[in-house]
Amino acid sequence: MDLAEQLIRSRGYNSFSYKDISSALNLKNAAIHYYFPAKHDLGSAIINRTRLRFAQHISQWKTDAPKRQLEQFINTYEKANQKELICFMGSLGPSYKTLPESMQKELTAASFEIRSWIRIILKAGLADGSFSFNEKPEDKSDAIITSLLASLILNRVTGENILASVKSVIFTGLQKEAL
Amino acid sequence: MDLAEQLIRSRGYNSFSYKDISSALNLKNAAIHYYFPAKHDLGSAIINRTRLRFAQHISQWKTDAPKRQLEQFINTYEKANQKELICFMGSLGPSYKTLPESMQKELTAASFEIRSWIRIILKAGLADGSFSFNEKPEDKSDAIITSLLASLILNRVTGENILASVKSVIFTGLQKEAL
DNA sequence: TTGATTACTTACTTACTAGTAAGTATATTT
DNA sequence: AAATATACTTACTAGTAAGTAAGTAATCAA
Repeated sequence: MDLAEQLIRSRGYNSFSYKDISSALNLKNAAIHYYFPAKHDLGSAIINRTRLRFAQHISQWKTDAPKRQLEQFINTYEKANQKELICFMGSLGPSYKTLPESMQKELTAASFEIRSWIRIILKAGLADGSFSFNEKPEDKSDAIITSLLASLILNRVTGENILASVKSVIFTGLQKEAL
Repeated sequence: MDLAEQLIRSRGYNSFSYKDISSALNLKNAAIHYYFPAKHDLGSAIINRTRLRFAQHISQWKTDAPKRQLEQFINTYEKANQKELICFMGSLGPSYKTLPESMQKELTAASFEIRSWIRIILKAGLADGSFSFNEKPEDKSDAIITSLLASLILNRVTGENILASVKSVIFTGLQKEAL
């Protein structure tokens, strides 16, 4: 599963095969089918494992200040970046239409989990005064998650550290007021 | 090429085949190879056509106010969204590592063309006072392009209009000052 | 000690992929 | 009228994909 996740997040769901995994583990492709009969079983397992990890993360961060929680969330993108991986949403999202229905539903569910968490963090920061912005938290959270998602993609394409730029704009944007 | 572009932007480069095109045109796959011997010839043609169209667009918009130019740029994303397509960068970027070298180089070149144009627009808006923000224009432009790119992806995954949220945050963010 | 379970391999099928070589009908040029 | 170029088709190859059925060796439980 670690290998499969790496392959999905570096090459894409439709661009890796069971042979990529089996040969890396010195096995035959049938050995992978033994654990994951169909490819979507493996794909679903990766999505749901990621959802679980996210749930565990936000649970661990729960008592931290909103800004600290957001920093830790962005830190997971920085770690992905160091490993030259994009996030699973950035990898699976563009090929959404090619995915089996089960994976589509799980991916959609994951997107709501992440988006609603960021919304909550932003609202908490507004409430305790640590964040200041005039946009609707619903809109702001989507602006943040989209810029993070695509920064990993553009890091690869441009060879520059887009994530660093995006990160600084995000935090500046949380300490502003309209003129 | 129109069909190929649509396929790339809806399913991804590695998830469409010459047969998808040939059968839609009532031809045999060899007929497509007649015009584009290898798949990367077709891929490159799509990228370079898009680069050319972008160059033509920004040339047409040249005399407009910065804000108007940005609006027109974002309008191209809204049109893509209506057609249920993501942008070519959002489609090809995640599978960057699987692309032939020629396509990688062209995609990277395209990314610089788009990013430097947005940077110029932001600087022009700062200069004439129509935009107001404290972030570095280099950072701000990357925050804008990433949020637009990923908004099309997340529109599909969530079924919500993420682009609308992102658009409003972008324009609010260009009329702000730090506290 | 037998029987069942686990973790595979062997060997295969079906389907699809990009790509090619050789042929053909039609239109265009000389 | 003959030669050539255009736009294909036919028929194929080689490679890869997901997936499966049947067999096997080793471990574990009764």
